[in-house]
Amino acid sequence: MPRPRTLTQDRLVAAAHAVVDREGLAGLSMRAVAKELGMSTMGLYRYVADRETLERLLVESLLDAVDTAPPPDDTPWRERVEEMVRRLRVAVSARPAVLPLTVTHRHHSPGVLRWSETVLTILDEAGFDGTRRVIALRALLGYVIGALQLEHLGPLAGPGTTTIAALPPADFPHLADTARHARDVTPDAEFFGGLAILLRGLAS
Amino acid sequence: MPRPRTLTQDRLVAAAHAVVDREGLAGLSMRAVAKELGMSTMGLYRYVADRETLERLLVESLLDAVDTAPPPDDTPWRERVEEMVRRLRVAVSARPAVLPLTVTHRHHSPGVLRWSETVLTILDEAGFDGTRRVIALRALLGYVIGALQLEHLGPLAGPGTTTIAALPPADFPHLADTARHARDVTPDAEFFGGLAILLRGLAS
DNA sequence: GCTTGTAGGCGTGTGCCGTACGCTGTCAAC
DNA sequence: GTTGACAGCGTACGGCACACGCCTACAAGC
Repeated sequence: MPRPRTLTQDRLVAAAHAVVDREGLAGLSMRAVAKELGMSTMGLYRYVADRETLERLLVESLLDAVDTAPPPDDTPWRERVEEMVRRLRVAVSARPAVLPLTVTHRHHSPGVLRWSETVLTILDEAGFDGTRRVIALRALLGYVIGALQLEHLGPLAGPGTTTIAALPPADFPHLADTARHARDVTPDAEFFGGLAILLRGLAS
Repeated sequence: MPRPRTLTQDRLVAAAHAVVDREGLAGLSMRAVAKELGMSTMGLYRYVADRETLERLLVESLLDAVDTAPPPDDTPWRERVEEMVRRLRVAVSARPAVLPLTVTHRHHSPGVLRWSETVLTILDEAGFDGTRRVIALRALLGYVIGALQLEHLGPLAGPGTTTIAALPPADFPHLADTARHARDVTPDAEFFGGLAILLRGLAS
C-alpha cells in the first residue's frame, strides 16, 4: 500500500559496475553510485545495508554468472577441472577491477559454492577422497586466486617486469634473463601453463 | 646544520606495526601512527611522502627479513624450493594483518626480488630454462600468494567452513563432506600439501 | 472522498580520513 | 651575534560512510 520501490537490485549493481568501469575501484563510493542512479546518497540505504553489502552484491553478480554445470564426462577429469577453472577465470577477468573484492568476499558467494561442489564431484570421480580431496580443492582455489592477482595486479608485460629488466644484471642474472623471456609469455600461456603443472602434480 | 631529525625510518615502521598489531589493518592511519610516536600528524610527512609509501615500508620491512641465501645444495632441488617457500610463508605469517598490503606492494620489495633470484637459480640447476622457467616461477608465486590469502582470509577452521557445513547437504553433498574433513587438516598440512602437488607437477 | 498508517526517499550532521600549505622554533655555520 | 636551512606543528579542505529525523506518495478503511 505504501509508495512502490523505484529501484531493483539489478539496477543498483549495474550502476555500481558502471562506476567501477568508469572510475576504477577507488572511485566506488556510495555517493558515486547514488549519483549514477540520479538519487540521493542515503536513498541507497533502503536497498543495501552498508557499503560492504554493496561490494558483496558486486562480487556475487560476477560469480553467479559462472556456469557450474558439470562438463561432459566423456572427457578426462583433468580436462574437466581445467574447463571449470577456465570458466572461473573468464568471469573474474571480465571485470579485473573488482578482483580485490572478489578475494575478500568470495566466501559469501553461492556461485563459488556451486563451483566448488562441481569441482569436488569431478575430483571424487577421479578417485580423490577424504583429506586428499580437501587439499586438492584448496590447492586449485589457491592457485587460481593467486595467479589471477599476479595476472591483473602485476602483469608479466607490465611495469614490474620492465623494472626488473633494468636491474643490475650482475646481481640478478636469472631474474634479468627471466624478464626477457617473460615478454614472450602471454597471460593465457602463463595461467594455463601453471595450471597444467598443478594438474600434472594431482595426477601423479 | 639545522635541527637534527628526531625519527628514524625504523622507529616509524615499528610504530606502524604496533598500530596494526593493536587495531588491525583498518586502524592504520597517518593520525594513528603519529599519535603512536607522540608527534603531530603532519610531522610524519617529513619522513614519508604519503600513506602509500608508509605501507610500502611496512611490507618491505617484512619481506627484507626473508633469508634469501641459497639452501645447501646437497639436498634435492624440490626440497630447496620448498625451503624457500617455507621461509617466505614464515615471514608473511608473522604479520597476517598486512597480507593485503603485501600483495599489492610486493613488486617494489627488494626482498622478493632476491627471493625470486634464488628460486630461479635453483630451478636453473634443476634444468629449467626459458619460458618453462618463467612459468614455473610464476606458478610458485601464484600458489604462494593465493594459498596464503586462503589461509588468512578464509581459514579452513573458520566461519566459512562452518557455514558450508550448515548448508543443505542434499544440494552440496561433496562440499559438506569436504567441510567435515577440513576440520582435520591443519593450515600447515594444507599449505605444504598443495605445494607438494605443485612440485610433483614441476618434476614430471 | 476523506482519513490514516506505512514505508520510500531525502537532507543534515558527525566523525573519520589523507594531505596542502604556511608558520614557528631550533640549531650550525659564519 | 646574525643568518638561513629545515624539523615539526596547526589549520583547513574536500572527501568518505553512515545515524537520524523529516517529508511525502500511496492504498486501504470508512
